[in-house]
Amino acid sequence: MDSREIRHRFLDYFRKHGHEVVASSPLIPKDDPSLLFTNAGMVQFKGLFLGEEKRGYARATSAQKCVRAGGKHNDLENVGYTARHHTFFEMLGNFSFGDYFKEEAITWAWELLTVGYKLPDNRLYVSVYKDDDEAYRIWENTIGLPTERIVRLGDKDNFWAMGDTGPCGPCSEILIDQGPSIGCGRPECAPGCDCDRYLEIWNLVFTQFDRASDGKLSPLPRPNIDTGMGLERLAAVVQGKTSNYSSDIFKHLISGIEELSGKRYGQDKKSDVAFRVISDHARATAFLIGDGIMPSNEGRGYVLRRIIRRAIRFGHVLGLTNLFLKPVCARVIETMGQDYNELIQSQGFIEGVVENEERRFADTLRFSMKVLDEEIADLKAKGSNVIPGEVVFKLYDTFGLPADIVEDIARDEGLGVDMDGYQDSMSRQKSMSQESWKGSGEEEIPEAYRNLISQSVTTRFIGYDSIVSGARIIAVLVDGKDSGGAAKGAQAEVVLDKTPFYGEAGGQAGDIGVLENEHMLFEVQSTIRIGHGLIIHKGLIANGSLSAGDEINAKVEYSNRNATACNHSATHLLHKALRDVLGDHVKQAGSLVSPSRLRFDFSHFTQVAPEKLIEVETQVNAYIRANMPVRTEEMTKEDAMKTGAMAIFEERYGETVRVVSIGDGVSMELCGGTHTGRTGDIGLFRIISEGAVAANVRRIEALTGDEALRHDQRQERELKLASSLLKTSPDKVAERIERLIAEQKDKGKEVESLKAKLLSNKSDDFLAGIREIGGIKVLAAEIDADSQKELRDSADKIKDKIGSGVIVLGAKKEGKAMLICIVTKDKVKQFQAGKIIGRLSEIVGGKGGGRPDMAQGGGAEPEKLTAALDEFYGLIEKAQFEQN
RNA sequence: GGGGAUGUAGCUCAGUUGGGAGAGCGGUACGUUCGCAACGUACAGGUCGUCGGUUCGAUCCCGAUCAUCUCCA
Repeated sequence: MDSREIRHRFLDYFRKHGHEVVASSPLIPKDDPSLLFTNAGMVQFKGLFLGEEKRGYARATSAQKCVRAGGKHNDLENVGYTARHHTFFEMLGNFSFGDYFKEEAITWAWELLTVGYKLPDNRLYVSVYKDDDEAYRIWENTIGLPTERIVRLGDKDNFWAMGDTGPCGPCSEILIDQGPSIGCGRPECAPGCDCDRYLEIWNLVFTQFDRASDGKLSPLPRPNIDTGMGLERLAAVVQGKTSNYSSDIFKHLISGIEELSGKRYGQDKKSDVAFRVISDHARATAFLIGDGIMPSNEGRGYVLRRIIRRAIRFGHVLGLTNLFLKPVCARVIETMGQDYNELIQSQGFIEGVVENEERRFADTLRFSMKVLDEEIADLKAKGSNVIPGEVVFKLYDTFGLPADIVEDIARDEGLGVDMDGYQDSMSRQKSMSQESWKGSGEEEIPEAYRNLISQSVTTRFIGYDSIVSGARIIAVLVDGKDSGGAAKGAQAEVVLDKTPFYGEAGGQAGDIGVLENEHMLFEVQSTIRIGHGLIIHKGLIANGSLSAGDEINAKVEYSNRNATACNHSATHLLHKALRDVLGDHVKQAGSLVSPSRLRFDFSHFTQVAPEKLIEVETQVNAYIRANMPVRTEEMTKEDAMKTGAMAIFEERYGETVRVVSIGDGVSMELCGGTHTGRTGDIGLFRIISEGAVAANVRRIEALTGDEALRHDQRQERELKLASSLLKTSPDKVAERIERLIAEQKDKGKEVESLKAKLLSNKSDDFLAGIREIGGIKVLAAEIDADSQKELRDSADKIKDKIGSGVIVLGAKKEGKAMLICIVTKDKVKQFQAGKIIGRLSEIVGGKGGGRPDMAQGGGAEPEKLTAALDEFYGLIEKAQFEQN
């Protein structure tokens, strides 16, 4: 029975028992920022277990793709060395949300294993929680399992909890005895032993308690069932293999690696590890990228990068040095694509990303190996034969060279490696990172608002349909305190029973406007949202006074709201156009919508080429001109998912969601913001910038409507101004400037050569001023020069003419004096330019220095330059005198 | 979120008590050659990431900033 059949049989079995077959959710958990990856079948049902969410079914079954790497369940370092560990795997499961309980769960599991998969029932064992007599009795009486094959285990093995508090309960595991030849071989070996002989294949969790923060357990009124069985493990067992990697799931992958490397699986222990690592990691890689995760240096992307790099490292063991992971991933897609269509859809993209990352890692290795070579050369020079832990750590930490590669190379060089020191440095870095984490707390909600929330006060938002409404004041806050009321001139925060004002949320800026009645006028400067349902109007009391209980009229400023709406609808169109042009991997990573502009962050792995950017802009404008209707609709979350609406971020549990759709399926997004009626209202869309915000995240800023038009007009005015200055037409400005730059460069060169000519003429004049002191030609002179470079060139010219001697030149510039001294090579034994310039610079109030044959200096007192130049002759004479 | 590294010619990179910006490859021209390859000669190509500070003077020291790499969380 192959793994596809096993998966199919599982889902089919539970469908027949009234379960809804639910598709696997993506590897990025949508509702759970605390979780790095989906790591179990129950993740997508968490809301149902917690009772926070309702769906149209009470029992479900799924084959869920999972990743365990990084975070709490970190299997990464074990993968390859065992028969069971994976970073990527599929979890088969059946779930009951307050419906059936232990009796059915156990009976069905047993029947499916023994009848459906024909596992020999005499080799099956079960474990139950030590206090769970109910489960024990079901196994013993209903199933008729001999008591010697039922074991009771403690909290560690058979009690399950989602977190420190919340739903939890005992569980029961079904194990299979693989025979004494497998595992530890100790006589006392029994179910619960860490070895592989009694292999756990299915875990049935009975969620029947709720744990309070004091640790007390109280029974849940409607207990749940949550089971999980790894497909890879089951396939191995059903197929009579003792390793997951020997099942049909990995066969095609491993044979692919055999073809690439020319080595055989099962011939050599060390290479076998590599075979397993590569085949496992290729699966994780393909699926993670397929779900929109990009290799990066933080968070989920960082875990992906580590997986890819680990695979590449193990590729080296097999002698695979370049671009082998891409074809292996292609095989993953080939074998899994029929069950996971997303792989096929983004095949090109997945392969591109893998290739990109393989190249990048090769670069990293090349560079870091060079650093390692230098370190080794240093060590050998010092006569040491151990690479210190700090060095190994630095290589890894800074240059990304993994420690095991360092070990390999050290071995070849006959050097030891201080791995303990390496671990020390590593743990130091870890504790440092953790320290720094503490500082960031959550945003405090002011006490006055917490009080309101606890009284379950909420503001009803009615601004989707109207922008003007009567309302009653519920609370007035001044300086964060509930004041009951306030008068003219006060900065206050006002809470209403209902409001047309949109509170800042989901990246959309809040509304502005006024609250008024015949007694007062309150200018709303910003509107924010606190907690789930409180809308706060912040502003200034311009006239009169207000207090809780007052009836007022709330008026949103239309032009501001409208401009924001245009930007928001345009954001949806931009999102769509980016996906059209760049591909489906584009996902929103953040968004800001204000009346003046919009900012959109999205996942993408390279710079967006200028012509692509134009294509995107053109596409958005085409959508605008199509003047499609923008509709909003409230529906259940489930229905929304069915329509294929794009869910963005900070999705909360809830019965209903709001779906904003544009045109006939052009764009559909879950969104709580305000939008225009038709796309044509946006008018014009212009992208004004594109750039990076983080690895693999790009940012586009754009304008719409009036702002876009004003922007264009401003640009045109500048261009016209420029063209009139250049005396040419706007479309020839660039050409004209190019020519001007070229001309200017030529002129610059001409000036240079003219100066040089002038200089050689002038230097003849200077030659007249040369004195001979003690048979040495010396010259001190002031010249016109704008820079040290000019001064130097002049001195060089003179040096060439006199052949041998000492020259000092000085110049004044912008209140400063510059000096240079050149001593020809044959005289450096007698005179050091550095010393001379040091002495002369002091006179002009500064310092100087340089090499023996050339030195520069200067000072802030140019009026003393002449005195300094005179001093030079004195210095030479004195030196001559001393030498004689 | 915290730490480390890098940014110099089209590419790969050198460049220390702060004092004339370099090499190799590539490019152009010329030469040797039947031709290719190869070699020789000459030349072009630089806001030393950006901005600020210290200094008589900054590729170099200090600060900020941007980009890239990398580790930890």
